[in-house]
Amino acid sequence: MNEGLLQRLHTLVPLNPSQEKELCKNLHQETLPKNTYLLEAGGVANYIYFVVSGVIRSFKQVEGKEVTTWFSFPNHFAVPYFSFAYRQPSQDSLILLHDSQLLSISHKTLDYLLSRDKVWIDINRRLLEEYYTSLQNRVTSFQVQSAKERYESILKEHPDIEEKVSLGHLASYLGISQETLSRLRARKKKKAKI
Amino acid sequence: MNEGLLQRLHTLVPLNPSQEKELCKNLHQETLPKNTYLLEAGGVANYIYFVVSGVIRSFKQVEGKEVTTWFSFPNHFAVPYFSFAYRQPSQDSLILLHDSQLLSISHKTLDYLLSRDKVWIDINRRLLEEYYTSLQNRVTSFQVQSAKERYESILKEHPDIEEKVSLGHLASYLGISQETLSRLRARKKKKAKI
DNA sequence: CGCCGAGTTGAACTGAATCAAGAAACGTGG
DNA sequence: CCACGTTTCTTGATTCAGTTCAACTCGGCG
Repeated sequence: MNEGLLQRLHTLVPLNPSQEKELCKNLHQETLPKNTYLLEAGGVANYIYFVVSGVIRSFKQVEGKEVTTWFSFPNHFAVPYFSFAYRQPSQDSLILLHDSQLLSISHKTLDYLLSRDKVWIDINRRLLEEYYTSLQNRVTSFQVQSAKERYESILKEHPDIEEKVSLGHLASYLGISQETLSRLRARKKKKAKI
Repeated sequence: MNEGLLQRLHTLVPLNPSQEKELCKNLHQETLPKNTYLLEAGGVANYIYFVVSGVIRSFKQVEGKEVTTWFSFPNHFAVPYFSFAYRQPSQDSLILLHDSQLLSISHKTLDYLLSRDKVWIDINRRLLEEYYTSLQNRVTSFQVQSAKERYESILKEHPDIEEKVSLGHLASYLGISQETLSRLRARKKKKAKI
């Protein structure tokens, strides 16, 4: 159950067995149904979530419309980072797109871990670095790529995204209309047949 | 000379006079001509820059073309954050768009300050938070706004950007073609006359 | 003077949005 | 298990925003 998480952390920073044990002792495991809100905009994020199975969607309201800001797939985290770290109201809401198994760690618990072992500080940093970098890449993708290219890039990264995420949510993440994404998808299928 | 910087820092975290003195003692002041490279892509960022006057442009190469990632105007910082903090090669280059007065602080010096007073850690965090948030807003702007709206937003934030930044650089920052930006600008002027 | 980079403008084209209608998939209650 | 409404997806027709290509202007500078 915790293996995915430990593996993921190892890609960031090496952990010794006692650190792993310490972490696992403090993890909270939960299985929640589709459409559960993990956080509502305006509230303060009290947990970091690690997705074992399922998908988390992060979104916010802009000009009355929902805009998808992020998807968290298995073996990745969902962290409204600054709300969690600095106890501020979150812009984003988090909701489950499927029944999901999650590991979570509360702000209080993480504080405790941070005070006992500096390795958690490093992990924290590395995670922040990863998300910062992917935000930068996302900006660049809007600067230089067309809708079609952005769509193809995300398919490359997450070949199974179509089955997990609805058309409308993906379109809003990519910054294009639902109809355009549907047509891109159709063209893609046609090409595949030839 | 250092007032702008101190004011800016006060918006992040309150500083007492001795902290201010400590900082000023360690600042390096320099006046550099237009087109000076502060950092070339692939190198490690050794300095944080604070712009007193002038403009810094950050850009990277994507598919053979230059893409502008950031402008740093007076009273703001230019920090290739992760390159500076974790001593990694930078994706971005930094170049001066005008003769500029800069304040800089080296990685070594900042380490020294950090070790002596926790307030610099807080400032560091708050800065990171600001840049992270503005990156998020930038992504959202691409998701929901048209070229025209993005152009108007940046004009609102930096009314004098047209005089400081060339058309091509601004267009690449906004993710639109130079011709389109020129037309937007022309339409805007016409409207202003009526 | 003539060149060069930066900006403008026009015309044709194209990618993507919008509007509108219908098809498919899905959940819920009878 | 089917009938229903609801949401999700597809498809077409039209419009529009933005790109591309190309020619031209303007100001600065050797």
